[in-house]
This record gives sequence, structure tokens and C-alpha cells, in this order.
Amino acid sequence: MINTPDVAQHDALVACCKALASPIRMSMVRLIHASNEPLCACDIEQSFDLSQPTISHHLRILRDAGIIAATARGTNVYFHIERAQLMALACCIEQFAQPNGVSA
Amino acid sequence: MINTPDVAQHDALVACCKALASPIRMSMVRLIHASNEPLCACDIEQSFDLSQPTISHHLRILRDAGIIAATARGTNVYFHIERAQLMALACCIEQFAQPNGVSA
DNA sequence: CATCTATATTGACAGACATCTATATTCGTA
DNA sequence: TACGAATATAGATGTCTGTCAATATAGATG
Repeated sequence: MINTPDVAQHDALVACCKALASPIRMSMVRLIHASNEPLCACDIEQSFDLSQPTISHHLRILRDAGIIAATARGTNVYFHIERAQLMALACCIEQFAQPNGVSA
Repeated sequence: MINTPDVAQHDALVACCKALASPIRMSMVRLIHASNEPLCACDIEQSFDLSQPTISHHLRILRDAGIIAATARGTNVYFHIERAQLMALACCIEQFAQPNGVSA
């Protein structure tokens, strides 16, 4: 979670930005968001012209940043957006867009 | 500006995240935001243990992403936050945090 | 248990990025 | 105009990142 102490927050914030700092991963987030159900890794894989390990790699980065979460069902893994994390990220960025000293 | 057509928006979004995907640059944004006046490059330089060219390099990346803007006064260059851009970024991210189909 | 399917891990490699030193540019001032 | 100070650019270099092929792991099913 991003809303924690200073240094940790800073690092988490950077980690989230880093995770989103790739056209592929940004598209993945879009895709998962656009789906109304959790999205299976194999479905995600079919939306990109990349090898299965590469897809897995990107999904892991998004997961490690806390932007998406995974649920295993059988041999499949389903991903969904971690809303709280993205909301916290948005709030942090929004603060930079506010005049200094304004809290909301 | 981020709020434009699809592909361009996607790229701009990624570019902003990429610009913020570095502890140094995130700190710079914090620093500039924390200052109530536009901040001189030389002041920024003194806050980091990095060479002047490296500082210049990072500031340029933030500028190119539209996150900060520069104003030259004499031989000095002053930087300020580009609020609209950061606000647009925050809004885009916030949308991913909302259930699909919800606009606000 | 053997095998198939879905996903993850490993290792290798090319391209991108951060950093530095050296140098150029631009502006103010003597 | 010549010099000094602030910033930018160029080139070199080590490190990180994205990608793939090969392989491992885990679960389903015959």
C-alpha cells in the first residue's frame, strides 16, 4: 500500500510508476480494467505478440508493484486490478498537481 | 497534454510514468512542488549528490514529459510543476481504479 | 502414474538508461 | 569584447530491462 511512511511511500510510488512505464504493461492494465471479470493469463497472452515467458514477466512486475493481483483457479491464473493501490497512486500524483499546502 | 486521442494518450501516459519511474526524478518533483516559488536548477542540483550534467539530464526528461516547465531568467533556469499535466495523469490512473464503465 | 496444459523460472543477449568527464552554449558584467 | 557563471550537449561506460528459447513446476485427466 502506498499510503505509508515517507521513504517507503516514495519507493512504492516509484515502483508503481516503473511498473506502468511500459506501453505493454500499460496496455495490460487497460485490458484487465476493460474486462468486467478477472482476466486469465492465457487471454492476456493472446492480446500481445510476445512470448509466454515475456507476458508472465510483465504480469509479475505489475503484481509486484501491487497494481494487479492474481487468483489461481486450477491451472489458470486470473488477474484483476488492485483498485486501492491505483487509487492511492492517483491521489499521490494529484497532490503534486495541487498548490503546496493544500491537502484535498 | 494527456487528454487527447487514444494512441497519443496512451503514449503520453506511459511517458509520464516513465519520467516518474526514477527515485531521483520523483524527488525532484517533490522538491519543486514543496517550493512555493519556481526552483532554480542550481538549487535543485545542490539537493542531490549528482553531477550537474546528470541533474540537467533528469530535468530534461521531466520537461519532455510535460511534468515540469522551465523559465529562463538571465543565465538561470527556473522550474515549476505543470499542474494540468499531473492532474490529467492522476485522472487517467484513477479511472483504472474505478469499476469499468464508471466515468467519474 | 503418465501425460497434457497453463504458468513460472532460468540463462543469454541486445538495446535502453544513468552516470560521469569534457566541452559547448548562453548570458551577465567588467 | 573578454571573462566568468549557469546550463546544456556529446561521448564513453557500466548497469538495468525486455525479450526469447529452453526448461521447470503445478494442476487436470486419462
